[in-house]
Amino acid sequence: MKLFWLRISFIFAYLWEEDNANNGKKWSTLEHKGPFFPPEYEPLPSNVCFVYNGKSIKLSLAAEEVATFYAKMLDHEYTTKSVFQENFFNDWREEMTEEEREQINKLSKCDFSHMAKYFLEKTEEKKAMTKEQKQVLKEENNRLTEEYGFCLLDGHKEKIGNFRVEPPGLFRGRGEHPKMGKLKKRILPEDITINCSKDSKIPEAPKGHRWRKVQHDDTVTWLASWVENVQGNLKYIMLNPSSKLKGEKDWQKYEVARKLKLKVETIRRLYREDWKNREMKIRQRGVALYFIDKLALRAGNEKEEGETADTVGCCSLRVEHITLHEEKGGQEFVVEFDFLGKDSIRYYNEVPVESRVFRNLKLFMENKDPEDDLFDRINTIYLNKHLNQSMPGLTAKVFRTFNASTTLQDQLNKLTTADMTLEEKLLSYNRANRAVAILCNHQRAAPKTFEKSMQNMLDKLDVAKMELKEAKKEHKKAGTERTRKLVEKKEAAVKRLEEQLKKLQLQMTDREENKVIALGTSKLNYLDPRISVAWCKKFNVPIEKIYNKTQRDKFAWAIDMTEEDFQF
DNA sequence: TCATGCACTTAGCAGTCTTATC
DNA sequence: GATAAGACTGCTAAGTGCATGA
Repeated sequence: MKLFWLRISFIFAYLWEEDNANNGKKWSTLEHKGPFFPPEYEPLPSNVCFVYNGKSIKLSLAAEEVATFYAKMLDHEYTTKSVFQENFFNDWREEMTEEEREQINKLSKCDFSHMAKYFLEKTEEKKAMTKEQKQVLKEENNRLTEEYGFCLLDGHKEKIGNFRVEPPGLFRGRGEHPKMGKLKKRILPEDITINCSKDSKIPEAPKGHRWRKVQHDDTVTWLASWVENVQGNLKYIMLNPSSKLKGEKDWQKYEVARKLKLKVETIRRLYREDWKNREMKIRQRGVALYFIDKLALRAGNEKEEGETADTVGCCSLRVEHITLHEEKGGQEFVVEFDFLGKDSIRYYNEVPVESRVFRNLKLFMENKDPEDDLFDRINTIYLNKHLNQSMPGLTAKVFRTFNASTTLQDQLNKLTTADMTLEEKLLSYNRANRAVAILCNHQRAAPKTFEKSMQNMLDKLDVAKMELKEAKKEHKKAGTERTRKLVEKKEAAVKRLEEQLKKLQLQMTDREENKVIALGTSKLNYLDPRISVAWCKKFNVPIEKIYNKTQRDKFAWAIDMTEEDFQF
């Protein structure tokens, strides 16, 4: 297997260098069945009604379907937001008949509760299905996946990531999204572009329909696409991360980050020089790069105002997002960051910076309003062009990968020793992973049952402690009776309980530290898997303890090729 | 040079499946 | 076998960055 990857690695390195010469060709043959469509709308039974102003109304099919989208979300916080309500109501009215439109003109008079109750019952029914019924559904699902979930790429069967067309519904943006609640329309085959090879079996459109277009573009990796109506974005059917194509791309990403490791000191020297430059633009570039490097901030592309939630990255930071403190918490030159990043996740950080950076920031903020751009002379395109001159292939996002992987490697080296138990090693790993997640600001809502499950663990801990005490007492007693067998038994029990206790305590520590931090994102997207694989080999940790099945599939390339002495 | 479109990666959430515990 | 907790997975939104064309 190793030989296989070495060979692939050689071929791949070659292909990669030759990518341009190859005109960006991604495959030679591509065959698939096309996407799978969600089921047709199933009308509500006649006894389930929509009530308006106290009167029950039978809605037209189109209006009823959209009403059910809202009814299904009734217990969600979304539906309490006025933007959501307004967008939904406007779009809903567009689906209504003339007559319905005339009749229904205030959302506050609409009563969706009967519909909501009906769907709740449906969910309960589904839950209460027998094992056999559930098995039938599962098998049907497996059959679908078998039929639609794979494609043939260059003769190899590859798993598709998302083979289903997104069903219609209400758009749920993140944060204060101006388009939340808008109707995501049903996608028809007539909206879909199919991409496959010319000589392959062209997927058949569902009966009575035809594709918007069938194309044979071997420079892209997607199988099908359509334009979504809410934001006008393209959506794609693409390969699963376990596919060769995606794996190679992933590998390439980490190789670029490793290259940066060799160059980063030079780049740092250069941007520090920039802080002193006469030109404002160069100074801004230097400080922005410093933030991207030191804090692993995202690049911060420009966004169309009013079309999406108001979020920023480095280049799009505004004056209002930072506060300068000559002194804070006993430290000099502290920059306080407070802004919403990707997915409207808050980034808050107090960072001591070098005096020259501090002075520059003051300068950038002079005579500006809070809503003005902090770095008004630069943007991500300019920044990336500059970075590319320092190192081919280098862009702002590479710093995040580099920073994350370097942190994991350093932390693992620091935190693990060979004499640790498996549990201690795993805690070390999670701590290293956590350091990265904190750096990248990967947050999650604390699990809803967190407090309760923590209490359960505390109770368990108490029980374990008590049992241990009891066992020790027994042990002592047995010892005086000089019955060897009993002594041994009790000793074993004491040992077992002590181990259990220790395990439980470690688990709890891990859980508490992890409360609002999401480890998965960095693990999946930023940490070179070879670091983890090598660590597992070196410290005798089964790889299954670090990566689950999906992750092992995604990182198959790394698992096969990595030796225990690999360092990022 | 700039705007725009396209392709692809990164992201958190929520529903589902699995496992542990009684 | 039931139940609850936790892990996993799928979904789809929201980023990045490159290409293209005026």
